Amino acid sequence: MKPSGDVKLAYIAVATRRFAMDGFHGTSLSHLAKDAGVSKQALLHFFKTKEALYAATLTALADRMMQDLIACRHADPAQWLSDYFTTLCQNAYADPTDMRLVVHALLDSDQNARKWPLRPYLDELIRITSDTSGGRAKEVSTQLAWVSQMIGMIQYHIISVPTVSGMYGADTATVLQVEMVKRIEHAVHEFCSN
Amino acid sequence: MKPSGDVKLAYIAVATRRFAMDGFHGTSLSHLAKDAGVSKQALLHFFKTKEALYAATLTALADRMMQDLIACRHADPAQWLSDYFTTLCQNAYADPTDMRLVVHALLDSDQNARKWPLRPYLDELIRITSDTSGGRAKEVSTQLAWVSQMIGMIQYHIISVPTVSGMYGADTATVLQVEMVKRIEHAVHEFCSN
DNA sequence: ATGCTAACTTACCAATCGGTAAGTGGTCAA
DNA sequence: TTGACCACTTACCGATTGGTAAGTTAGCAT
Repeated sequence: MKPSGDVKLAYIAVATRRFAMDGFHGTSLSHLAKDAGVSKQALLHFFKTKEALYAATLTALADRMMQDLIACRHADPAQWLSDYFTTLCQNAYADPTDMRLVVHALLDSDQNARKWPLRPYLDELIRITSDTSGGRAKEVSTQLAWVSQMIGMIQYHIISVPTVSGMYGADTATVLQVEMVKRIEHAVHEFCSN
Repeated sequence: MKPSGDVKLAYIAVATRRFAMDGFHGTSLSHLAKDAGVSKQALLHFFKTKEALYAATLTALADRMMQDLIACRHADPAQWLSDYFTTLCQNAYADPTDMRLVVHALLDSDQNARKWPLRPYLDELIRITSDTSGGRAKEVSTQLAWVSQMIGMIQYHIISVPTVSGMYGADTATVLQVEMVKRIEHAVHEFCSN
C-alpha cells in the first residue's frame, strides 16, 4: 500500500509553486491537476476545497521556514541570525517560491479570517533576537519591528526582481542582488552590536 | 455633454480600490461594475478589456506617485527625500490602497510582459538621491538599491499590517507603525549624511 | 475468494468568467 | 427635424470555475 502522505506532499509541492506564482485567485484546480498529472478530483480527494489545499500549502511553508531557521542554530545568537538571514537570501535567490508565497498570503490575509501559521516562526525569530547583546536592551516591539523589517527586505526584494530586471536589465538586477545581500549582513551586524 | 474624462476617472478610482484589495485575478468586471453602480458593459465601453482597465489603473497610480514626489520638492535634496518619505508613510497609513496595488503589480509582473509605468517615478527618485551629499559619492546601482529598499520597507510594512494586527493585536501593530516611521526617517538621515 | 479501503476516474452540475452584438435614450450641431 | 454621436443597457455567448455523484481499480487482511 502506498503511504498516503507522500502523494499528498507531492500535491502540496505542486500547489506551492502555482500559488506562489499566480496567487490564490490566479490558480485553478484544473491547472494544479494538470501540473500534477492527475485529474482535478484527485486533489479534491485529499483536500476538500481549494481553500483547504491553500491552507495546507501555507502550513507546509511555515514548517519549512521554521526548519530552515532551526537548521542554522548556533550558540551565539548573533551568529545564528547572521547565518540564517544569509542562507535565507541564498535560498530565496535560488528559488523565490517561498518568498512569493508569503507575500501573496500577506495580501490575501484580510479578506478571510484564516489563521496564520507563520506565527511560531516569527516568535522564534524574536526570541533569538532578544538573546543578542543588542536585543537585550530593547523592547519586544522593537525586536518585532526589526525582524519584520529584515524578512520584509528579503521578500520585497525577491518579488521585485522580475520588474527591476525588466526595467533596468538583468545585469543591474544582479548588481542589486549583491548590494542587497551586503545590506542584510550589515543590518544584522549593526543590530547585534548596538 | 458630460465630459468623458470624469466618468472614466471615476471608474479607474473604483478599479484601483478593487485591484489593490483583491489583485487582478481576484477582481471581476461584474464586481467592479456593481461598485461603480453601472453595468459591466459600461466599463467595457471605456476600456476594451479587463487588462486595459488594469493598465489604466497602473498608469494612474504612477502619475499619482510622481505628483506626490514632485509636490514635496525642496531645494535641499536631503530635505526633499525626508519630506517625501515621511508624507508617503502618512498617506500609506491613511489609505494603503496605492501601496497594495504596487505590490500586487510586482507579483503579477513576470507572467505578462506589460510595460511598467513606475519607471519615471523611480528614475526621478534616483536623481534626487544622487543629488544628496551622501549620494554623490555612490554608484547608481547603490542608489537604486537604497531607493528600492526604502519604498520596499514602506510597502511591505503596509501590506503586513492586517496580518501583524491579527497575530499580535491592533495595539502592537500601532506601536510597530510608530517604530517603522522612525526607522524610515533614520534611514534617510543616515544615507544623506554618509 | 471475499470484502474493505484508499486512490483515483469519468461524467456532470450551476455559477461565474471576460467579452460580443444589438439596441436605447439623451444631447448636440446643422 | 434630422442625424450623428455618446454613455449606457439588456440579452446573450462559449469557456472555465469550484464542487458533487457515482463508479473503477488496485492492494491487502481475513
